[in-house]
Order: sequence, then structure tokens, then C-alpha cells
Amino acid sequence: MASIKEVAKKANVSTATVSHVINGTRFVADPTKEKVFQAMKELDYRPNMVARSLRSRKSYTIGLLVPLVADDTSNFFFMSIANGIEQVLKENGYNLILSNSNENIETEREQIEVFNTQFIDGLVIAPVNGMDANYEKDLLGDYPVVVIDRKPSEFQGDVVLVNNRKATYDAVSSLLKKGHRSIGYISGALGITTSDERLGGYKDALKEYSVPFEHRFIKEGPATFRSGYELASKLLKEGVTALFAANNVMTMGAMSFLQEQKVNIPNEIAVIGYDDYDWMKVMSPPLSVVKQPSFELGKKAVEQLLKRMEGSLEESKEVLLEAEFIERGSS
Amino acid sequence: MASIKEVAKKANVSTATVSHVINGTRFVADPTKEKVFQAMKELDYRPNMVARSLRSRKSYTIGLLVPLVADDTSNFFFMSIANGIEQVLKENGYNLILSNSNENIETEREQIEVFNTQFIDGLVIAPVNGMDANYEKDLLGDYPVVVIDRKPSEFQGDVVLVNNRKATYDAVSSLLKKGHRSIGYISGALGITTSDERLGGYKDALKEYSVPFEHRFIKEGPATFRSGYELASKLLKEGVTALFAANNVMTMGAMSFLQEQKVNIPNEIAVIGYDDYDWMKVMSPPLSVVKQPSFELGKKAVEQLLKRMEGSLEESKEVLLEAEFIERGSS
DNA sequence: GTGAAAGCGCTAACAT
DNA sequence: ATGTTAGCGCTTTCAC
Repeated sequence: MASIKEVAKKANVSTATVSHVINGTRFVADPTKEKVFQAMKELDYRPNMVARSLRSRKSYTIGLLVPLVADDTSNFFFMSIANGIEQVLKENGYNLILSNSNENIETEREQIEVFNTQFIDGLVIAPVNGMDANYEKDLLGDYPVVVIDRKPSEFQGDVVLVNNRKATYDAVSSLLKKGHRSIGYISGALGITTSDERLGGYKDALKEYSVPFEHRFIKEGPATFRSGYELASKLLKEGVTALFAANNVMTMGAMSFLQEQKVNIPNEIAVIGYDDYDWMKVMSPPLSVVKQPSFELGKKAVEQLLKRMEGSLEESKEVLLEAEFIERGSS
Repeated sequence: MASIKEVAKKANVSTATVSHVINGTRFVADPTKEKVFQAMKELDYRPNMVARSLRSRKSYTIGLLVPLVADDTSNFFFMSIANGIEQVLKENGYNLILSNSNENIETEREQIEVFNTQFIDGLVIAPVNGMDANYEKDLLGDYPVVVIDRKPSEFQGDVVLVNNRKATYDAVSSLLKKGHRSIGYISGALGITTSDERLGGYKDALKEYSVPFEHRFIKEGPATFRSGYELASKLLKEGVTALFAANNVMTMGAMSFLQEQKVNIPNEIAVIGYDDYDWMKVMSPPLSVVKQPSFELGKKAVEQLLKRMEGSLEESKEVLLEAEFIERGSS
């Protein structure tokens, strides 16, 4: 593969000139430019990004660290985010290095260290559950960082989140409006921001309708299919008339149980799930859901990151994207 | 960030020695080693991968190019592959650069060129529909390549595919065994290997049961929800008693139509879909599907790639992973 | 058993 | 308006 030196030689100019032609970084007379372009073409020259990175300390690459659990449907959420990020990045000539913390705090540290070694220009991270923010201090390198989806306690810096509270409020309100007073709530592990926010929305709605909060209607467990299934079973025994599942995997688990028991939805029990995918429309009845703007989340995050990479010094921003309650036949 | 030079100075050795200690690439006396490790620790030294890449022409990074269509459920399939790849790579100290061709042949070329500029050590590519293999000749760099999912015509090189033909054969056979003789078939665009293979399986099964092939039972269209919906409608008018949808998006579209028409599944019409996700179990009745081993596909592909990167010269291999027909209530 | 030094391909400060 | 050249941080050949 041809180097800048060979191009310079062929065009009878210095490597500096070639470099400046490529990068548009200082004036070059038109005829000279022409010669250089010609030479580049003839040699099928492509700049070596690695050398460029080494010299300029800029890699045109950003890292994305997501917490995927193998075999978990939530993959879809983060992958949709990755997709949004990749799109914006491509438009701006950047690359994406994808990495996975497996929802494991050890692995997360390791992967960040790997990134630190690579000259990434920025990092988007969806933190592992329960991570509190000692990020900045020792762990992170000297690139900008945008945290998404979950906010580690006390993290100072740019964050892009989904307004889970509001959307859950809307969803639960719609149930209350229809007269439901015993609304079961299936939650993933509490203590992480996303779970807590959602439960907050549930409580807000109850308060708005002056319905007393009852502990027995709240069931918490690991965010798994199995657990969603079991908690739905427990809630039925509590005599709820409606069910809200606060994440996608548990929604599936709960639906699986209801299906098996041949519970009539929405007559015997109304159901609202979390996250919207095509197949939600295909269930019978079509499932009402809270839809998170995952693709937009990715886009927003990387847009903010790019701003920082360009040197923006404005104060740290917390962007809150609205989620949408979509009412279908199940509620 | 400390450099190898500073480490060398602090340890009173040459940079060569430090390098060799790090890489275990020639003998270093134990006491010297000790000094070097000590210095590295004190300086919190981490090797600069970019410099290393430049010098050694090895980046410990591989590229993945997938054809995602925005908003398409098939994302899930490729993302699951990405996930498998990432896992194997991490175990081997490699990184993954993720890129998207958007199922667009122009973009695919561009992205490959970007890769060529980056010192990737290898590439896994799920080619855009209809790509024929002029890959090697001009486009690809001098890194090993593994092609997955679809095989471009005449491509010579390592390929990892799914045995779609066999699985489709199994699925359609099960319908025939139950007495169905008018089996509608919904296909994505024909002419790409995955579609053709699947249709081949359908035909194989008919032949096996001596059922004549009828053109009117085969409906082809773009692999979209909308199209799946419409083709299902057309097939019902042809009087089919069973329906096979040859990809996941169209499965959703078809199901949506059947749901809307309140067609009783499987009594009025039996249905088999493509690709298995949790929510297939949750539909009523649970959907019978052909399940592709997507995660394994990613793993296998990158394992083969790693072998090549280590210099394996064995003949090009075509790996065919078995897909599984899973029978549930819908058929 | 270890060191000196060239050089990977590029950018950018300094010259002219 | 363009050229010279010193490095970025590392690996690796050659030398001792």
C-alpha cells in the first residue's frame, strides 16, 4: 500500500504538501493540488489511519460499552442504540468499537482499560447496574464520555436518559382511568435508576388518583423471563385486575404465564408491557406498551459526544428523552 | 500517559528490553524482568496500541460489516451474531469494529474502503443482497475474510452459513405429514442465497410427498412487515390451509394479518415462521418456527477468522450450521 | 543477556 | 506557496 512519501515523490512535492492537500489544512495552489490528486489516484493511495492516529492523537473512533446479558431480549434495546450511534458516526466519518460488559462490573472495568489503551476519541457507556460513579476519577481516560440509559449515582457529566417515570405514569394512569384499582407491578431489581424511576411513575399515578399504594401489588425480581412468569403468577393470586411489567423480558415472561393460564386479556386482566417491537402488534390482543426511543437515544448521545470532542465546554447536560405510552388492545 | 521510554529509564534498561518483557519475545533475566515490572507498575504504564499497530502492522481489531435496515426486526439476527463474535474476540484479546452497510451496495463498498485504511486484522462480512463476489479482486485488503449468512455467487473463501434448506424442508414436511396439501409460502426477494435455499427446502419436501408444486402458492416480495401482511392476504384467497413465512419480518406481517382477520390458528390455517425469539412462545398459540443459530454463527465465523489470522492455509471452508425446526401450537 | 537505533506513515512546527 | 524534518510510541534487526 502506497505511502504519503511515494505520493510526494510521484507528484514532485513534499510530504507536507501532500498531507495538507489531504487534510485541507493549509493553502495549496490549484495546479499543485491537481498533481497530488493525480498521484494519489495513480497509486491508489489511502491514508494510513493508524499512523495518523499516532501522530495526531486522534483516532476517529469512539467506543461503545453496553451491558448485554447473553440470550436476553434486552439486547434489542441496546443494539438499537448501537444502530443509532453507528449511523450518526458514519455521517461524521467516525468508527465504532463495540464492547460488552456483560452486565458485570469487573468486565466493565477491564473493557474500559482496553479502551484507554486505544486512543478512542470518546466513549458512550451504558453502565452496569449499580455502578456508582467512580468512573471519572481513576478509570476513564482523557476522552469525553456520555453515559446513557442509567445514571450512576453522583455521576457528573453528560447523560442521556429516557423519561421512564413520565411514561410509566401515563401508562398506569390509563389503567386507573379505566377504573382499575388493583394494579400489579412487575419490576426488575430495584436500586438501579431505571427501575426506580419507573416505580416512581407508578406511585405518582396512584397518588394522582388517590389510590392507596399497596406493597403486595409490587413484585420485584431479576429481569428474566422466568422471573416475569413467576411474578405474574403471584400477582394473580393477589387479585389484581391489571398488570404493568416494567421491562421487556419480564413482559414476555408475564405474558407467557397469562397465555398458559388462558387468562382473558384485557377482560379478566389488563396488561401493559415495556418496549415496543413489531411483534407486540401481532399478539392477540395487541399489547399496550411503553415505547422507549432507543435509536434516538443513541443518536442524541453521540451527538453530544461529538460536540464535546469538538471542544465544547458548556456545562454537563442531562438530556431526558420522552418515552411514549402506546395503547393497544391489551389494556 | 507513560511511554516505554520512561519505563526503560526508570528501570535502567533499554526500551528493547522493556518491549521484550511485555511481549515475552526474547529471554530476559529474572532480576531485570522484575525491575521492569516494578517500573511499569509505578508509572501505571499501558502500552500504546496505536504505536504498536503502526510498527507491527497488527491491530488486534477485526471488522464486522452487517446489512441492517433501519427499524427492521432482522436487526436482531445480526446483532445476535455480533454478540457471538464479540464474545469470542474478547476472550482472545481482540476488538470489534462494527459497521453497517444498510443493505446498500454502495455503502458496503465505502465501509470496506474505510476498513482497508485501518489495519484491521480480519473481516467478517454479511454481504448485501445480490452482491456477487468481486470482493477479493479489488476491494478487500490483505486481511483474511469470512463471509456469513449469504454466499455471494462464485465467492471463493471461508463461508459460514445456515442450513436453511434442510430446516425449511423439515418444517414443510411436518405440515405435509399432517395432511396439508395447499401450503402457502411467503418469501423475501428471490435471487439471494438465503431465500433460494429456503424455497429449495420447500420444494424438496413437496417432492418427497409427491405433492405437485403450484406457483400460485408462492408469493414473493420485499422482506418487510407490510409485504408479509399483504402476501398473507393473497395466499388466503388462494385457499391455502397452511402458511410458511421464510423470514422473521414477514412472519410478523403475516401474523398481523391473520390476527386481524381473526383466523383461527392452527385450525383454519397452520403457520410456521422464521427465527425464534422469546416472544414467539408468548403468542397464542405459540408459534412454530425455524430457529437459526445466530449466536453460534458469529462464534464459528470468528473462530475460523482467528485461525486464518494465525496463518492457517488450509483450504477454504464452507461451514453449514444446522437450523432447527421447533414445533409449537401454531402448526 | 542486553542495548542502540532505524523506521512504521503520518502531522505540524519551523524554514524559506 | 511549499519544503525540511522531528518526532508520535513502539518493535525488531543488528551488534556486542
